[in-house]
Amino acid sequence: MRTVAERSRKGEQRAETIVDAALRCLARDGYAGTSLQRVGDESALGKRAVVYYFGSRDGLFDHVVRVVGGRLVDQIEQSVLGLEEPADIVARGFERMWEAITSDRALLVAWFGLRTEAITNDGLRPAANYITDRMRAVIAMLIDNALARGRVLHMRRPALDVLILAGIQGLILEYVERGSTPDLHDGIAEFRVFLEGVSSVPPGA
Amino acid sequence: MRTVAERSRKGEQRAETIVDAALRCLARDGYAGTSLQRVGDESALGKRAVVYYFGSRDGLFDHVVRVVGGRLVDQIEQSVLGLEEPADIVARGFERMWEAITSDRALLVAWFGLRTEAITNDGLRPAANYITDRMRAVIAMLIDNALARGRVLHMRRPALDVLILAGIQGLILEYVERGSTPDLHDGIAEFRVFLEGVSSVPPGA
Amino acid sequence: MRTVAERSRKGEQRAETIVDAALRCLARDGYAGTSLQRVGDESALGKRAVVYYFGSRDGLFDHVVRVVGGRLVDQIEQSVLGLEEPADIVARGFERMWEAITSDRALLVAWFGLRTEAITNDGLRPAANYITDRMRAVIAMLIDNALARGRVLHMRRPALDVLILAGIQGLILEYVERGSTPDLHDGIAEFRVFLEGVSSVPPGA
Amino acid sequence: MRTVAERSRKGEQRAETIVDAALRCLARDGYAGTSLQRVGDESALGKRAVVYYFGSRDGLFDHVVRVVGGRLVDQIEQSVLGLEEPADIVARGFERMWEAITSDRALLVAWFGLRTEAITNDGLRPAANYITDRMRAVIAMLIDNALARGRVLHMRRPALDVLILAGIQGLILEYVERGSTPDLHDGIAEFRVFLEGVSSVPPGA
DNA sequence: CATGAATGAGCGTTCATTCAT
DNA sequence: TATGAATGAACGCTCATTCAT
Repeated sequence: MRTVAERSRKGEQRAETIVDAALRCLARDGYAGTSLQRVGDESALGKRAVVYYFGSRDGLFDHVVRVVGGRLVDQIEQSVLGLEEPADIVARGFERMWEAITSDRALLVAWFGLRTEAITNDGLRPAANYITDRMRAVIAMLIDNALARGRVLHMRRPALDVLILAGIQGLILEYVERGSTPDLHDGIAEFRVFLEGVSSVPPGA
Repeated sequence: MRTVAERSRKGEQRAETIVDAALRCLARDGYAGTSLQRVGDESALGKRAVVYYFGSRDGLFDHVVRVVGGRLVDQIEQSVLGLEEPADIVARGFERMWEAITSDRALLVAWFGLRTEAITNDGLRPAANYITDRMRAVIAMLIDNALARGRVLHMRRPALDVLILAGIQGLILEYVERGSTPDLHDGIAEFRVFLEGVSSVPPGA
Repeated sequence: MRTVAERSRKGEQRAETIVDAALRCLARDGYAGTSLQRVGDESALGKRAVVYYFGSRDGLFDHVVRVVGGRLVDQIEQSVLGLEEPADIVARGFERMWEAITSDRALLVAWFGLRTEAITNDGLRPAANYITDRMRAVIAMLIDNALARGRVLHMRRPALDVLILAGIQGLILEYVERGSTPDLHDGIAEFRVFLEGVSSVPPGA
Repeated sequence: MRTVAERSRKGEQRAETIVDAALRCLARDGYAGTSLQRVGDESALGKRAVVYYFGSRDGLFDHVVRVVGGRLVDQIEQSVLGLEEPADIVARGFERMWEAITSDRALLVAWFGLRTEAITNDGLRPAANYITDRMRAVIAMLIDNALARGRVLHMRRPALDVLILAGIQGLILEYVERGSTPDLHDGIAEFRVFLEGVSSVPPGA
């Protein structure tokens, strides 16, 4: 069963309909509660169509991870693209990234559920890793941009990579669990301050 | 049927056996893959005993969250207790806390899986919240200690609470997904540096 | 396990409490839906007490049939006792009997459910037959009374027995299923008319 | 899953096989004792097939009530169809009706069990009512025929409807519980006499 | 290309009952 | 006499999947 029936126009549309339905189910019922039956009902195309287009339950989720995670990363990429001014890259960049991240809570919940499932589910891991790697790449790109503009880091590069990703993911978890509280916003603001201080323009430049 | 056990000696032992089996299952198979059948087999007491002692699958998980999460927080509390020297509280404190956290990967994976499930599963939320609140309390206690010894914060208190919890959880997620890499250790070290800089002893003290 | 723990005061009271609870369950949930668990909950004495006092589920129902059916027949007997005037026996007698029958719908539903179950359940049959026989005896007594006062029947005696019992039971079924409708009342009135005409005082008496 | 079958040839046959098996189980074990397992075994198609074709246990019984009850009413209808002579309608009509009713005791027991269950089981009521209504319709038709042929009633019409139905059902209950005794036959004969007397051809006709 | 039909395995839960004081 | 502890069996149902067209 090929990953997706890439063929017909109709096929593509239907596959997308199913993925969207699966996303809603994941956000509502979690991974454990999202059965083929439910996705079939939610999409109004029937359980059978889901199996037809994605081969199996894991096949569906593999696809969903890529699509859902891909959308998330795309939004993040879009949000930080075209920031030219050096100062903006950390200051505005992070602000816009957070807006992008929290623009669709369902997406976030679905993505987080699948990521966690991937820890204990070998079948899901490749897809989950693919997305996390894209995420890392976006962060790496932002740091590269800053470096290219003459800023220097005050910590070893890999440590910064890890710290940014961990910080963002920790904040996302907080957001997903408790919503958008004032305290969370303060925390984010301070995280941005930290990020600003992590690099600087050397005196002689 | 609320947690029948806790009565006889034997009952207590058996309930604990089951909780440990459930923990292993959760770490190996995740929440979705942890059925009563599997827990019953893993504990060698049979599915029926699991239901008898915990009333239902959700009843079991509620209990497991509290026990598993409780152990985690206990370990963390133990690790930071008895740190008297002001400087230690952030420097040594965090180091020891991290050691405690990562001393049992299975515990961590099980806890993370249940936490994520709690996002979309109302029945699990109370237990999950109870543990997260205890975690917050430990962090708050650490900060209180630092303040009591004359240190002053360079950011608003709630923001720091959020940032520490988010940082730790983000790092845990990184650890759970990719294991204990050198980069992760560097990141943790830098996080500790950040925590040290977040407060200071005022000049006149 | 003796039919009932006939011993202590308390034991008797508790057994009665349980029978009443079982009656409510039967009227609400039917025979299939009335489990020991539910009776134990309804009586607030716990499942275990039910088993203790009645030995088993069938033991309970055997007892309930006798008590419940007994109450019904008692009420019917009471209602027709002390009717001395010949004319009353059929006219007033049937009216009062119907009032007695319909005075407690729950009793009726429970009794009917157990009777039907007894058709396919050997364990219940003796008790059910015992009650039906008492019912027949009441009807026989009424007819005997009428005959003793000089009336003569216009049909063979056994046929009348059957017809009265069938009529009453058919009307009860109608009542249980559709409630106390005007049509039902008309039917009952006509049944009484039929009963009045079934015997008469011979001209020379 | 609403009565999936009715599609393929094979499906229709299998559904019918299952219904027949269910009927045998109901007549032998009663409603409470008729589990999916038992029906699956009895039909030799397995429990799973039963669920597949009828969606659920209640779905099966809903279907069975309609089929079983339908057969009963069909037999009754057949038995009284084509009676043209006015006198026959009550005299022969009732005789033949009774023959039809008692031609299949299992059918009768199954139907009675389901009817009784319907009193306390909301899910079964619609189907049970549907059949009872058909039964009423047959009786009404018979009375209409008599009236159309010039006979006049000696009691109000609705009362007669109720009385006939109650009489038949009471006699059926007697038959189901005690079998075909001479006394029952006498009772039936007298019931027929009563029915004959309930209407008459007016003198001037 | 797409879908109805069908199924085996396993789910979580509840049953009536027995054991051991 | 009374009751907690414990259990095997079966319950109705849903799962992901394959077959056959």
